Amino acid sequence: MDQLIAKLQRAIALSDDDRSSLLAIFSNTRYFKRGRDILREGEQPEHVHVIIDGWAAHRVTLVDGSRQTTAFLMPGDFCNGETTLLKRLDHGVVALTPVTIGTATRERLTALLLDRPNVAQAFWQTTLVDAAVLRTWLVSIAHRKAYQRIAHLMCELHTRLSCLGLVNGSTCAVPLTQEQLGNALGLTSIHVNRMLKRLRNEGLMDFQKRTLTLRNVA
Amino acid sequence: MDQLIAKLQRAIALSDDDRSSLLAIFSNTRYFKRGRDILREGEQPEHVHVIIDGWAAHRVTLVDGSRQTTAFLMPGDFCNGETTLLKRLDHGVVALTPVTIGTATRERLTALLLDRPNVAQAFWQTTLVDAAVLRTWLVSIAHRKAYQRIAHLMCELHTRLSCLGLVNGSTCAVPLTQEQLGNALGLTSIHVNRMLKRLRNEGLMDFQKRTLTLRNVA
DNA sequence: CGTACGGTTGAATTGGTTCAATCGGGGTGG
DNA sequence: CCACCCCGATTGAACCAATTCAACCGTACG
Repeated sequence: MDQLIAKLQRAIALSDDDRSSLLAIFSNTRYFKRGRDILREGEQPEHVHVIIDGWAAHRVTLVDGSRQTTAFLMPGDFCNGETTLLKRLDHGVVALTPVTIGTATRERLTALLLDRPNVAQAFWQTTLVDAAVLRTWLVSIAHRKAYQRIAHLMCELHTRLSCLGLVNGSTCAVPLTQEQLGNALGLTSIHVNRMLKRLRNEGLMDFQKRTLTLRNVA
Repeated sequence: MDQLIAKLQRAIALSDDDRSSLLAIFSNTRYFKRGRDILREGEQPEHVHVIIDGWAAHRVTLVDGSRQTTAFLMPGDFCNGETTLLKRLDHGVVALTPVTIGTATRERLTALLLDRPNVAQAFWQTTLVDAAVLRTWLVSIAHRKAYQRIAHLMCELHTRLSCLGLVNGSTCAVPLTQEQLGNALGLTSIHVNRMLKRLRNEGLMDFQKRTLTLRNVA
């Protein structure tokens, strides 16, 4: 929850009251094992979820069974902030690691947002930032070659983790398999592997055993 | 403007007051020739723009000079709704046809949104819908082959135009060059050309002289 | 009348996938 | 405690989709 509050405050100042009512609303927590569905595509969830601990991902499943990840979620991110307004989910949410989430009912959250316009603004802002990130992904997938696409994503993750204080020097924990990276980048895990090897050989970054080390910010 | 109001009302009911204050705020109009920049990347616009007539596109320019289109804008769409909150544009907006836009100052719009929470909700909703469309683009580019990607985009455009009442049977005007399609789809105009030809030969759709005809909804 | 832009076509090249096989480590059950 | 298994990482070779380069056509427009 601290992560969420910190993120909102980076957008807009919040009063003590704002903070405590957010904490109150999201007081319920749930736990998911790695690989479990937190929310399923097409669902109409009664609750809004925030990641407290662990990683999750937005993913869309195609008719042919292949999966596309459209966002990585870290502590402080909403699983389904949009369902405050939109009823139906166009994507599922899966736990990539063991995950703890805070939940709030739609009604209570909506009431809070109507009651406290600056919190509502901060919420809106987070969805706009998410949309901006989505745009960078789109650009990356459409126009960059695999090699630079991977480098770009790794830099993004590094930056986000550093905002959360989860970076140790140039090293951070990135609990993703090569297959999950591939799902996000629109590549085969095999090709991801080859490109990671190349990045390693060229001394730019090292990603092994779920640990990422940037050797050069390019 | 009618298009915008209609779109907002599809989300949430608006009162006569809501409608007239929207009209009042966006009363200023501007005109742009085809190919002109409506907004440039990195700008901090003082106004918020709505398309009244014509088509425009969100586009991002990469270091290597290539361009990626991240959204097509039609009457009723915001060029930069997000700048109500975010100061800086992460993308430019270009006129794809001659375009008429309505403009409102950030201050007046912000005041309106604080004053009328249901208008604010409707606004938020439109950004969420835009984000959902962005997700479908991402999925399309990452996982579909050029052939189906083009078909998918054409169907999307057809659907959106039909919401605006701009479809005539299965035919509609789509004022895009093959190059612009390529920019949106992450393909070469040459390849777009070949795939359009194939779609035509297989009798699925016909796109020529900026006119799109769907022969089969697949 | 010439020019410029968008569309069309062909041939060579390349980035990425597919299929297939192997390897290593961590967890589980006997 | 060991054998086994499963998942993720790794590597090679054949194959395919899309790009690149290059040339040519039609037409709208100054």
